[in-house]
Amino acid sequence: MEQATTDSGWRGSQEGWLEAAYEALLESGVDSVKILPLAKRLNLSRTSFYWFFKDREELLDALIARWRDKNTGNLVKQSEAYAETLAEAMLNVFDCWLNKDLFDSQFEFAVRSWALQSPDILAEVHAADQTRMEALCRMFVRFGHEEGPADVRARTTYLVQIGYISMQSREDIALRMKRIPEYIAIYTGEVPQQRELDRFFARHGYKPE
Amino acid sequence: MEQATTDSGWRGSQEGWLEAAYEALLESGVDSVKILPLAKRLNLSRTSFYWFFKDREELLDALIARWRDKNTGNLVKQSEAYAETLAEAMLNVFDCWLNKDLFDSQFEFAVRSWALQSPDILAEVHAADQTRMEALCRMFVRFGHEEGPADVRARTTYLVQIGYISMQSREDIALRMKRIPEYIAIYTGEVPQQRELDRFFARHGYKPE
DNA sequence: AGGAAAATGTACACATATGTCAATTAGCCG
DNA sequence: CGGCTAATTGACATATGTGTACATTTTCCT
Repeated sequence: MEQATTDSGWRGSQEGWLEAAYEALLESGVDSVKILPLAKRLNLSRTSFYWFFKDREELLDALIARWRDKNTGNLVKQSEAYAETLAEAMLNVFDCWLNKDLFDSQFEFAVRSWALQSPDILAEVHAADQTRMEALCRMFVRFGHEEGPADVRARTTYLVQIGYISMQSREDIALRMKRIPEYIAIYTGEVPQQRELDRFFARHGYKPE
Repeated sequence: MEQATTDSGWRGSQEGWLEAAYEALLESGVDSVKILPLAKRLNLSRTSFYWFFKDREELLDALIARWRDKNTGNLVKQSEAYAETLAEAMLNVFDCWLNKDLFDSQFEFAVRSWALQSPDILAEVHAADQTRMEALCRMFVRFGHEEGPADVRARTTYLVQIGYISMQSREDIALRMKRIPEYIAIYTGEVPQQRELDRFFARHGYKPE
């Protein structure tokens, strides 16, 4: 039978190796996702890996599946969430950039870097970009923008974030929060209302001084 | 004496190896910059490499120096170029995004990916980001923006481009050109004049239909 | 307790990479 | 041409990675 996911007293598991691979990917890129180092990290014999995965490639496939299932889905969902105004809708999208459960930036960057050396991964990334930007574009259209400008605004919104991710800079939350209203204004062309901002800050546990 | 750069009848040279390394980096990332494959590409014995470079690290250092000397310098220069209006100044910056001699996007992406696995490179990248964004910020201030908004606009301008680079998408020139006015409007908050756009299009050899 | 399945480990074969060294070859100049 | 030096090479030593075959241990279930 196909084995339940229950952790049976064994040390290793498919999930365990995958998790270790995920960590290695985020820390140092796909080329560091090597079985030997992972085995060391897990304190397991290298060859035990082959009980759970056919080979390294299968592990990498699992890694990509994980990324695909997480980042794109939530972004699309947030862009479609209920909102009264465009500014509020944009704040819903911004939830992604501040909540690791919704969008994993480091994972995102690691995968994009990986795409540099693998056409298959590059195709995956392009598909994801397409899907996400289309969702954002629909959001702008929903609030009355013309198709053309909506597209450019969607791109701006998305690209700034991808760019930010690519900077790999960890700027502190307070600073990011302070910039939020400005970003919203630039992206949407409308100034967010105070109560919208308050609601946003609140759900991210941030109190403006 | 320190040897002239002149190519003496020999097959290899420091520049030759560096160029091959550059190509490999752009095509498949730093992990593919290996001496053995480069030797094959150059049809040289692997060990001949060590006549020109102490070791692989020295080659990688040379690669980074190349990047540092090119991309940041030109971006700063363009942001400081003469312009009557902010829109025109922004178009000067946009020259970088359309002219490979001014800014090498693929190189940029490859280096950023590299930063994932090397703290030294990450520091280089962060320093470059800082320098570039400061230059852009000064540009906005020069045209009357307050420090705060100027900073956010500078970031937006820069981050969109870094994001675009990270998408690794080759969209056709015509489409990019068509979007330019919208981008300028969003970034600067002012609509570019037709003659400014015409001048821009002209110097990039583009004729709107 | 005992046997089957699940998980781990050991040994081997192989591939690819780095760097050192001594020997060799190619170009150039007197 | 001879000789000097710049450039090139092959042989060696070593490191790290992959994957297979087979033996061994551990856990679960009856």
